[in-house]
Amino acid sequence: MLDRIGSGEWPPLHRIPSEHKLMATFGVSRMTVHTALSELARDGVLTRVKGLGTFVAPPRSHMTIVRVSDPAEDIRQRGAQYACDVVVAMKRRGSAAELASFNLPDGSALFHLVAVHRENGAPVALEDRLVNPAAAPDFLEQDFTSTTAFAFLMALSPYPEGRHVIRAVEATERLRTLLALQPGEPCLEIERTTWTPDRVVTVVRLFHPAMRFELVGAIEPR
Amino acid sequence: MLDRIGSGEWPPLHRIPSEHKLMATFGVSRMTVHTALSELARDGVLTRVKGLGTFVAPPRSHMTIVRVSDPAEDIRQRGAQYACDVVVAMKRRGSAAELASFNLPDGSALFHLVAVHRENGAPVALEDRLVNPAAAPDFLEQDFTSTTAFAFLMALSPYPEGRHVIRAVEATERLRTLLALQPGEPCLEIERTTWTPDRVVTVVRLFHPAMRFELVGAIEPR
DNA sequence: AAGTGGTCTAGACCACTCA
DNA sequence: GAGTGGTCTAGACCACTTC
Repeated sequence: MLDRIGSGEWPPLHRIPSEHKLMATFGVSRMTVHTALSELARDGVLTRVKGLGTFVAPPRSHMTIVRVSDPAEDIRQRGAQYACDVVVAMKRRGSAAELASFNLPDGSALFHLVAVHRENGAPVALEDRLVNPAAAPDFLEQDFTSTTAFAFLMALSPYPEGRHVIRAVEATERLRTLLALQPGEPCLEIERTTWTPDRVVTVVRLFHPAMRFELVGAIEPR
Repeated sequence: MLDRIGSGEWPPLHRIPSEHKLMATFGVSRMTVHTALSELARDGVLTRVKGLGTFVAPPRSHMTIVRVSDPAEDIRQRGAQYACDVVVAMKRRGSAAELASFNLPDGSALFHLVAVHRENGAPVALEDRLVNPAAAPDFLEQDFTSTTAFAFLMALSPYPEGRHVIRAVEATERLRTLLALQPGEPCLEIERTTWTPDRVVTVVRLFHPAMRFELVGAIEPR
């Protein structure tokens, strides 16, 4: 069936034969046809409507899937040496804007971590993280040079939902110093908010030196 | 089953009961159990190994899915006015590096398009695109102010595969001018290579002003 | 050899769409 | 009312893993 779509024999929006007809065409049972069609529909190649039929999906817009994981893991996987400097690790009162993103009342406290991740000594990421104390009460007792905040929080809330924003930012004086940036070198910023059904767990901003970092992803169906 | 995983009754890496046991537990047929488990495996919640068993997937690294579509569509969808200036549209001999990314022999010709996309008059993207003439012989005859190159190529090769690289870049003099950048403002660059089973179709680099553009995505299973 | 998941069959009932 | 896809059943054979 993929061949027929790829060859243009079944163009976008074309209605393909019904399950019963495909049974006869391919000489298999209806469950087999159905499973195959359902998988293609799940992959975004087909669109199925009960009572109506199965259609070749319209040309999809590109989706890129970017994996964002633990900086420490990434670095070690590349066979490089990982190190981490903790710049700030404290409990403090959140600003109004910060608390709004956690849906917490005014005056609540947040944990604040700032850390620099290094690959073979060179800084590759500045992590600026806020954590909801309710989600990880003993967050500050961790030794972040051995376990990253990412790994610690993932162990507590293994299946979070969340949202990313990726943008380019001009380097501030602080970023220039902490990330050892070249003059004029900007940063790639990834802001990530993660939550469980109960609460917002953490809001983290990762700043990466433009010249030493890029996000790679595949274009995928869907 | 999702409840049991979410509640921690089945922690990450836990081996869950076999299909036969789940048949009995839930009082359904094996096909039903199998379909449910396969779907969860496809969603990245479970890992299945033939002959071994079914396991709760380890905490997943975050995957962000970023939709990258036609700049014109995005802008119109926001209710803004779209316009496009074509800066360069020509056929020329490709450099060695360019031809290498197309897997074309030395000396081959490529189409080269440079265009500025505007939202309500303000430039939001500089498109620098190379196109394989074999994939779109009449590319240069298009009126890119009415149909974007993206839309045109998607119509010719509706189901491409591809690869993205996202990075932050310092603005060059040319970018500063064409995108009307603020002094010191960097760009977010999205480089996208798309191919069909036959050939590399196009390599495009989109430069976005840092202050007027960000990529938003959801953290998803898988 | 026993247990696992992968795949398939031939039939069934249902909810839905459209004429 | 005819045709569509959604879901389920009870059984089967296979390839693979582990003991």
